[in-house]
Amino acid sequence: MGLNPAYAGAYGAAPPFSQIPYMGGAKAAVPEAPAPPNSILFVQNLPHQSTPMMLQMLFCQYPGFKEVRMVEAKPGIAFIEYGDEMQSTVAMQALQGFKITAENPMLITYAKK
DNA sequence: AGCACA
Repeated sequence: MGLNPAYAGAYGAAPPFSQIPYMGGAKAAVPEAPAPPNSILFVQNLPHQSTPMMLQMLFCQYPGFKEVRMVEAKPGIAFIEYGDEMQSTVAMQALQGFKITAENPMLITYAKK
């Protein structure tokens, strides 16, 4: 009565759920809408030495610019506020991936909360 | 990777 591998799948030896590729990792619908539009932009991948001044120089060129807020607690991210979401969208598209330095292309999304 | 102001 040795262990016959043939019984392994038939009884208790099923693989953990985490290894079963059920849906191949399907998520919610529409990957084209990563974040809901917002008049405030969330900017990340900034060099840690960047200042609100630098961001203002860049973003104030686009219509509707209101203000820039940096998050001191988490270096490398910042918020850019615009008058409305149409204007913030234009600015986001325009400056998306803008290289502040060679290693720091800006990653811009709509702000979360 | 991160999400702050009012």
